[in-house]
Amino acid sequence: MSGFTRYNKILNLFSEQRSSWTVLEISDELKTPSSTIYRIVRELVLAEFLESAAGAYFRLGPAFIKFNRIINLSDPLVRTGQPFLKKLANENPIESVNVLARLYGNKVMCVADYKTPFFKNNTSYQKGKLMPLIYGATSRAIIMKIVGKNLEDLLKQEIFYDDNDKDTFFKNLKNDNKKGYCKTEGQVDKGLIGFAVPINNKKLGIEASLSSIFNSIDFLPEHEPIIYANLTSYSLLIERYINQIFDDIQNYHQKSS
Amino acid sequence: MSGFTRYNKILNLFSEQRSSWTVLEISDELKTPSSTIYRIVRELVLAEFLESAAGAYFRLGPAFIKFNRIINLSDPLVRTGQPFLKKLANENPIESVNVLARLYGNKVMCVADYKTPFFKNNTSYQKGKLMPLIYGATSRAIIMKIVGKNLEDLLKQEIFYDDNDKDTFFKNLKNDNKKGYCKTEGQVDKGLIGFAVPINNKKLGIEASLSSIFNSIDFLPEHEPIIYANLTSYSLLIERYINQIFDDIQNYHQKSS
DNA sequence: CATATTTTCTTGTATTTTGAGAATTTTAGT
DNA sequence: ACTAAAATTCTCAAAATACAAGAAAATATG
Repeated sequence: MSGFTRYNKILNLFSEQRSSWTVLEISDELKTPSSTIYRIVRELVLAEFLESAAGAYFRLGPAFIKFNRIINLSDPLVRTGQPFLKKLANENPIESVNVLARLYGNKVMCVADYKTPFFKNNTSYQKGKLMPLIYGATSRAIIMKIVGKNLEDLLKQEIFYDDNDKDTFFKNLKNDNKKGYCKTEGQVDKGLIGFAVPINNKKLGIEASLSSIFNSIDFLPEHEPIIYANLTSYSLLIERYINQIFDDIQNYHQKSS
Repeated sequence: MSGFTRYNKILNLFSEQRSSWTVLEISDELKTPSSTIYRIVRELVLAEFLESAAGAYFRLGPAFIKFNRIINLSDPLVRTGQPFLKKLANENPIESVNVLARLYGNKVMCVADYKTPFFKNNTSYQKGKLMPLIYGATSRAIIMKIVGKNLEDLLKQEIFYDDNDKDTFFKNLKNDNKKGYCKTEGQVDKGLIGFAVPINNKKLGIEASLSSIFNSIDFLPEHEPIIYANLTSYSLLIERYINQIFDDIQNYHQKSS
């Protein structure tokens, strides 16, 4: 264990399910002497990446809140897309969850969301949550724009039920890519139906998607054209604004140099 | 530069004002050879603490969004206090921003906020933002519960205008502590008036405050009793719930061992 | 106040990091 | 597609530091 890994391994122990650890527990889990863990944890506490809680327990520290805020204020995707989510939600014909998601390693992560006030279900799509790569429209709208070796690398670790399953997946991917949007039902959460379109910006390295998720019960076939029209127009808007931001950044850097 | 410091120094360059850096810029800023920075940045990118953006620039990565979410779901203060902020806001007689803040090193950080829909001003109080230690009711409600050497250490780096200024500060602190709440006007943002009460839990190591901030124009003296009543009752509620969580954690750990 | 637990400290040794420059890859302009 | 510039990775020996084991100190607990 060397370099950043030694810090990252410890930080990654902290999860939704288990948000506090003692040094001894960490030491057990990572099979590393406790004197070493004490030293590393002390460093992380000093940098506010961890903080000590009651009874020798440690939990994630406020540095993450601070940096998260900076991302919200400056990340071009979040900054641009966030304000449009509410508008999109209001134009949808039924109650919805609306999500901006992007590629994160070989998972998909929601980076902004807006739920209409009376949406009944709890979706898995919440800001910061990692989602599976091969299920759900949100994810598929992202990967359908990736091709060749990049796609291969990305899917390398995914396990399909059988070859037939795999073929179907790739066929759907191709079809959706032709159509320009995705629709899936119940792949991530039972009782929910999702629609998604891709958002891309090659220069800024953005591989993302915009999606609206509904309760299957509320959904009627006649809603579909409106949903697609909304998603498509907002995704174009967001892409255009992101380009704008890119130009601004360029200008800024040119001026300052 | 050794240990976690070398990573932290780089991460801390990324700010609201300047959210993307090239390796060469970092190398200049930290007076460290670029080959070294390249290696460190590569590690941080691998761990998703940074990500590469357009034109050789790097920005903060999605790891912060992920960990921030875990904190939101598990931090006892955020988890407990968040839902009460909206209720508090609705019971206030005028439009308000309501804030949960806590000590973060020798600054104060807002960890949760709720603004009523028609509040006009933009407060400095946003989730994740670091606030000055000696200005504003929000901060004072926190430090007024800290005593002796701890207080000294905390204020060591603060610079007062003159001795008179310093005396006034400590006198106010003492007074507020007696009353159990703070009120300041225009110390952080012009045109805003803030009220705050402390929230503490020694066992969980929580030193925090709950505050309501209003536009001075909206505020009338007869609102004051209601504001204090609300703040006081909600702070007690939050403290009680946090205690509850503490017991739950205790039980959980006892069961699993 | 005594005991158990948590945390820091000490040490020689093993491992990792470092930085300068060369080598390679990527990018952007023609 | 070619070329020049820029960005990134690689190499290696010297320097720095992280490591583990246990002792010592500090802190919590009953």
